[in-house]
Amino acid sequence: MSSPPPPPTSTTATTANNNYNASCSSSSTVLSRKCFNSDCTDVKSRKGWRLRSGDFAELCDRCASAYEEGSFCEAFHSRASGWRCCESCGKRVHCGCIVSIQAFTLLDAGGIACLACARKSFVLTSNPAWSPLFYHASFPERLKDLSVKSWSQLAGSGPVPWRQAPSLFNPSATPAMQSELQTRMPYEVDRLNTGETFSAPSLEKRKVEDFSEKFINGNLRIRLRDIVENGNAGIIGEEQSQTPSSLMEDASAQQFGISLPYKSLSESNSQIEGSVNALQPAPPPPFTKHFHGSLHNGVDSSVDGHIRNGKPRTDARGRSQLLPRYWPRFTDGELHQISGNSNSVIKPLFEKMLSASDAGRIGRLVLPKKCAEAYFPPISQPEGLPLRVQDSTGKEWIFQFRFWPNNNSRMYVLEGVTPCIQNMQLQAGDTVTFSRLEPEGKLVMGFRKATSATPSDQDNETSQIGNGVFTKGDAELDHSPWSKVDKSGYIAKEVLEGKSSIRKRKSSTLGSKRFEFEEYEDAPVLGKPTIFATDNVGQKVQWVQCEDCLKWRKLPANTLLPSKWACSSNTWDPERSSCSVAQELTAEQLEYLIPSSVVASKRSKDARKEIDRVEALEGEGLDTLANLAILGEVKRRFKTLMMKREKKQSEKEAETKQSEKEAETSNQRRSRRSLLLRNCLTMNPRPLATQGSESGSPNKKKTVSEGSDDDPKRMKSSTSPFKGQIDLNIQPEREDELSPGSDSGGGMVRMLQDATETYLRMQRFLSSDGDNNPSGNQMLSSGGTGEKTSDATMRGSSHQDADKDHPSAFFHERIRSSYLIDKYALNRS
DNA sequence: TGTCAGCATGGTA
DNA sequence: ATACCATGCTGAC
Repeated sequence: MSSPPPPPTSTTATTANNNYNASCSSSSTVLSRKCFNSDCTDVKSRKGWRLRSGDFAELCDRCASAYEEGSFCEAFHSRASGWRCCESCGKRVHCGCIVSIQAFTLLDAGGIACLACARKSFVLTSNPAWSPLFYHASFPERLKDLSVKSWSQLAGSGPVPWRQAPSLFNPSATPAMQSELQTRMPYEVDRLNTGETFSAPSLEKRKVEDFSEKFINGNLRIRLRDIVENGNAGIIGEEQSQTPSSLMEDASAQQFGISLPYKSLSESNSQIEGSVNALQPAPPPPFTKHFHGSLHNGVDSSVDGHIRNGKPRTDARGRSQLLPRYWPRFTDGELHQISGNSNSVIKPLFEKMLSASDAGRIGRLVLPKKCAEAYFPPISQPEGLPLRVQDSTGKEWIFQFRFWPNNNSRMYVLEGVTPCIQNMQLQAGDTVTFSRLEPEGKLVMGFRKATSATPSDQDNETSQIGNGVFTKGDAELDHSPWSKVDKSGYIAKEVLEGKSSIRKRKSSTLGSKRFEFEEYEDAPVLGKPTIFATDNVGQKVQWVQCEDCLKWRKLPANTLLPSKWACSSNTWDPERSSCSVAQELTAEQLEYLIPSSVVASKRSKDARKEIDRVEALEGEGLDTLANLAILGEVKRRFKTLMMKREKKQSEKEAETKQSEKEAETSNQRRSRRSLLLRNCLTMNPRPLATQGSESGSPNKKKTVSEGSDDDPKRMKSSTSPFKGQIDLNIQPEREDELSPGSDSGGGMVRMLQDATETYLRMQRFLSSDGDNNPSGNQMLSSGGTGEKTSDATMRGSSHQDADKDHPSAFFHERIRSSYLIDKYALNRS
């Protein structure tokens, strides 16, 4: 950067400084009331950007104003390094600090573009139909558009270097990720994590999937965190119109079964307010975001599918090829409520519309293979793993995540979902969503009622759940853009992809079931999202934002708009049919239009209602019943397996007698069985990092080959607290040791009883202990968020830790052992 | 006979 | 042609 930086504009801090870093570091512990800005001696009073620690830089009014106005860097960092010129307009942009980190975008050809220019180059050619997809209420306008455009280009128009977008999203990486992101593009990070290397052509080939993958894998997640917790996270508001996202949050909650009681919503919202206010208001319509399976690599991939297992667990391609119908479509509200805990980042994983089979009595939810492999723990055995999932009310469920061999592939299912689905009152056509709270690593299961698409149903839903911006009967409800925009956004995306996805989806995914049409029948297609409100004379109106100037114009509430709308189309108000005409609303009024505080208050109250409602519905007894149901299922399964095993064992014994005549062959078999059994018994406690390689190729032969009779480490690696109950010295030749009543632990039945008691005790403990998850594991663990296991290794402990921590996991450990014995017996026969 | 677990089949992308 | 996945089918209980 050759040009000298502009002079400071702040009257408070007249001396530019190079001590920003020092300022940052010293600020990590803000003990005084002094402004975060080390060059300022005023008293802090407002929140600024988000710090790596997760806190906020607390600034004095003036510094905060400078920050909000986007002049902070000019004021305080003018002599710092990192100033560059926009390749387009030449405007100086600071690219070297956390404050300005989102004020520019990196250009493919090198150099940077300020967001205004980037926006022009991207947005003006963008298909506005995309807007709903990523239009984040609290995204700075520029970023919203950029994200939209970048995404739409990539996802909808063939090969586009994805790099043009990621820079928009990586800057606000969470603390642990930021440094890495600042030095590596997400794609590189991704590749680092996956260990993959790609040539440029291969990169091109990956186009859509690649970007979506990056986009969702880490970056957007990061953004969401900032959005949720910070509101802007260092975004310099150059243009007008930012808005709190809270308006849509309520509404989204209406139709999305999310209301986590982690913390006071008002509290969390206050955080949003604190920084959202930093942005000039301009309420974008509430939209649904699409997390295209994606955003899964980048930094987060290290947390998710990579580091978690110590090595790449899933074919990145597989992850990136999630079908659009599984792309999670979360609204801000959904995300916010899921991540109600300020320390939690919600990472949308995927969603699935329930099929008749899924919602049926069988209790098996078929999981999309790619999703299962990408987001759930690796399983190498068909019986899979118990999976602990928290629902939208904070209640935890235990499902059996497993697969069936199918052709040469697998069919993944979640078993035991019936209680949960019934609890959520879901049916075929409804959608369940899976996301993950981080750093807790908890799996969170939400839902979206298909019937919310219809006004009447939506109304009912609103009434039922009892929260939201709009009250039941409110005329705006019928026009509430939340669900509709959600759906239209979904539709829009697929249309852009050149697929008649709506019909395809209906026919392919759901056949010709009635609910297929329920979901979309009332959804507007590609309509311009607007904000409905009542003006000062009590008339229903809607506010729409001009595509070109971004000014908000008031239109009659019943007006249907095309997806692209500009001031020139404002035939309802000719005086404001030009972009040159000032916006009718002041920023302040816009803020009032979406009064975050009111929303927060209301939301908090409504969230409380929802919690109360759920609690009233469930009662403590239902908790127990649910647990018992889960346990019952485990028992049943155990019983079945036991019976099978006994039968096969008897057959095997007969065979063994015969085979003993063949001494040489017999010895070989014993050796094999010994290997298998020891591997079975030691597989669970092994660190996932070890298991990861195994899970990556679920090949039983590999399991056998990995084992070794003379591998004492394998045996010693067992750390399960229940391990003591398992005779690790069991000799395969004496399989009766595992049979009921004859094993060294007093019999499988007794073990089952013991484990049942332990399980119930633990359930009681968990119930009384609130939501404490010592392992922070999303899998079946002792469950909760008590201790943060933010490091990926801990999260990566996955089901091994879970197994050892949970009695039902113990069941499965036993089951798995017996199952494998069965399998082996079958293989032998 | 009903339920369940697991596999097979066939439609769809 | 292939993989995915919804669901049908079958055997066991």
